[in-house]
Amino acid sequence: MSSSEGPRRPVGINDVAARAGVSPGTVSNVLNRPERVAESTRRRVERAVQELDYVRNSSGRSLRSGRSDSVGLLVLDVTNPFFAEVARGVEDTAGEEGLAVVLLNSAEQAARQRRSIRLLAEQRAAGAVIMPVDGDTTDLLWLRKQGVPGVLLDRGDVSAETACSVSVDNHAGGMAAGRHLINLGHERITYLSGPAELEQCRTRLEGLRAAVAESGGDPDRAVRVIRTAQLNAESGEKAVEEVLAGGPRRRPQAVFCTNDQLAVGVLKGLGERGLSAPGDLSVVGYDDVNLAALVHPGLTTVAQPKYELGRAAMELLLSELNDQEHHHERLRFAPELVVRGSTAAYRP
Amino acid sequence: MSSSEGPRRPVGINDVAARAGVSPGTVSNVLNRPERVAESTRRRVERAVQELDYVRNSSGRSLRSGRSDSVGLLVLDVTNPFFAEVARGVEDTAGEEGLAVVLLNSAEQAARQRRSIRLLAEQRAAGAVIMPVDGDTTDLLWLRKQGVPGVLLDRGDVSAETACSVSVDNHAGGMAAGRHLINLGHERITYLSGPAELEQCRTRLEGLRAAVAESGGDPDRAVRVIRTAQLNAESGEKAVEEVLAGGPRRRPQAVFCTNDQLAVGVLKGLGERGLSAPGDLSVVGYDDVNLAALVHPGLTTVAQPKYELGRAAMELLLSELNDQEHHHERLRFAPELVVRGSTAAYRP
DNA sequence: CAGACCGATTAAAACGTGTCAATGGCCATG
DNA sequence: CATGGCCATTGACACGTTTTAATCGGTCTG
Repeated sequence: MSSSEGPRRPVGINDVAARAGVSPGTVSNVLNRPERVAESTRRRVERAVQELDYVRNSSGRSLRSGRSDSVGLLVLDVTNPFFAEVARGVEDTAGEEGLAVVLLNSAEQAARQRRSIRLLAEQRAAGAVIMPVDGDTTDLLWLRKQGVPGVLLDRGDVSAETACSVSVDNHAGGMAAGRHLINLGHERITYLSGPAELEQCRTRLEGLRAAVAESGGDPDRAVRVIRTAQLNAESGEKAVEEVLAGGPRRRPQAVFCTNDQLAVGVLKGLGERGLSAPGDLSVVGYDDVNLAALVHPGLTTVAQPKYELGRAAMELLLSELNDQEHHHERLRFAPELVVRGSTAAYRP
Repeated sequence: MSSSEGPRRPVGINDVAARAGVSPGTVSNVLNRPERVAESTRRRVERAVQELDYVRNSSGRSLRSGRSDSVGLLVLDVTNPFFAEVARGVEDTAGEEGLAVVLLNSAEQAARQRRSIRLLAEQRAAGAVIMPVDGDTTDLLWLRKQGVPGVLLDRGDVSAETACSVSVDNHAGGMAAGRHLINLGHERITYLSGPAELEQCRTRLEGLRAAVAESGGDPDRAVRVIRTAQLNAESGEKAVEEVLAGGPRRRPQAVFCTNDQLAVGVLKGLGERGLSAPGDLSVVGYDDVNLAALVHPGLTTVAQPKYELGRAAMELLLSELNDQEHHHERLRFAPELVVRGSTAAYRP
């Protein structure tokens, strides 16, 4: 078609208007409210659009409207399959509404989170789904003051006056894991936790302790806590040393990990020392990522509805964007224990 | 500070200028070329910026400049850990340059790829890193015609006249896996491939066949190919049935999978049938994702420098954006065989 | 002392779009 | 035929920023 060489200047709505013999305003109408324009002119404009290969400029659009058509998704770690699955849910839902998703990665660092939030403000993002690094909601509030509403993900402890939130009941999850282990006869349980700042780590522990108390045990005696710096398999593998410290007699009968990655690391670490689950030790994870079903033995774990979590968060955000009457909502899913091969009854 | 209620209208560069008693142009200069403005006024402006909590509007910015400060990253599958690792490399590098990364997901569908590319054009993205669904480069060329340069990832077969590209030598990778298996004495090898459109699948197979030929074998006899619809563990698990078809005597001695996920699925499928690697069958994967080291037995696989791949792609893109003199470059990394427990010598 | 020059600042014009009040043409009604 | 009303279209402006050329006050030079 166009045989002209070199980078020509981009074609705008005015060029289309000229070509179709109408005013720019009409072209805009064809693009945004086609019903307002007569059929014949509409076709003429559409043809001009095709011939010139016009693509609209979203800078101009959002400058005029004060709002862009992309939403932010701020996650703690792109490489964690849990977040990837959540992202898929968010993305699918946003896509159905014609919104683009900007994926930002805080890598669990408050400074990076702050940078990302500032970026969203500069972009005048339509909204954001945020998994915060810590309990501090000032960043979120600031963003909202700038006109960008946010939905919290995986943070059940935030008041509904602040924002919508979607989470899974971590207390119930911890309890489910605890009950399972107790029913199997385990009395000394080690809880392998990630960084203490993460609410998930703390609440799941409380659930575990509640399960112990419920069965008449003393949480302070029965549950020992070990912290790792990060939530990945490597950290879990390293932690095995500490888990086993104290020798075979004082060794725990079960390990409950706050995350599947950690749990898989533990399985590996055990193997390296000639031990294995569930023979020497029962192991429970959390999340039910793909991986959990694939390792040997299959990992008993607390499943979270990951994809639905992302979808629900985005739907809440959409409701806040579209409905004139909006009340913040606190949505909470129920986790589900999935029993596989890594846990078994205690044999003294 | 500000105790005013309700959503106030956003503060712009003009408000800052008024507050500081200067013209908007000066504020812009303070923000973008501070050296041009006198120290005293600069401080005055900076103070006004702080007091008003001004955040700049990137729509206005990029409307004026014709270019936004975000780059696109189009991947085939967000949930695949290989891509997640690549994304991390891209994001880190872009972040150092102050560029935001818009992550888009084609889910291996040409239609979604097209939509995403259109979106990047509308945003007037500064550039893009693209992992194309198929060999068709028209989308890429169209995007470039719209003024958005793109770097191809994982597509070594594209001419350097079209665009920069970064890839890992798939032929060499296939060959490394092939040689390894041949050295172990395996003579009947099944290649478990993903969709035929993906160049990676085809080229790795060629490498495998080359290794067979090199050792004096006949590729057509020694290598059998099975295709799966997707590149995930589930597909691999399902494919086991077909892999084993023909009974114990005609069963392959080794399976080379185009992807670790597939390989892990195969391991699982074998287990379900009472078989295991490497006792009954050797299994080799590709990518060396985290998972590969964590399953039992550890997966022998062809490692790719994932993070570096992302980083290099972004650096190439940056060079194209910043250097006035730019020549397209074809960067190719070397893969590396990682031997773990899933392969062993053939015992008849 | 006149003129040139310099650095700091400003005024104004653009970028591409959406919206809204105003315009024009047309038909139906009185 | 005159009037009113309706619909399709238009013209002009606003959004927030960057940039260029112009302006201003002041200092140096001949």
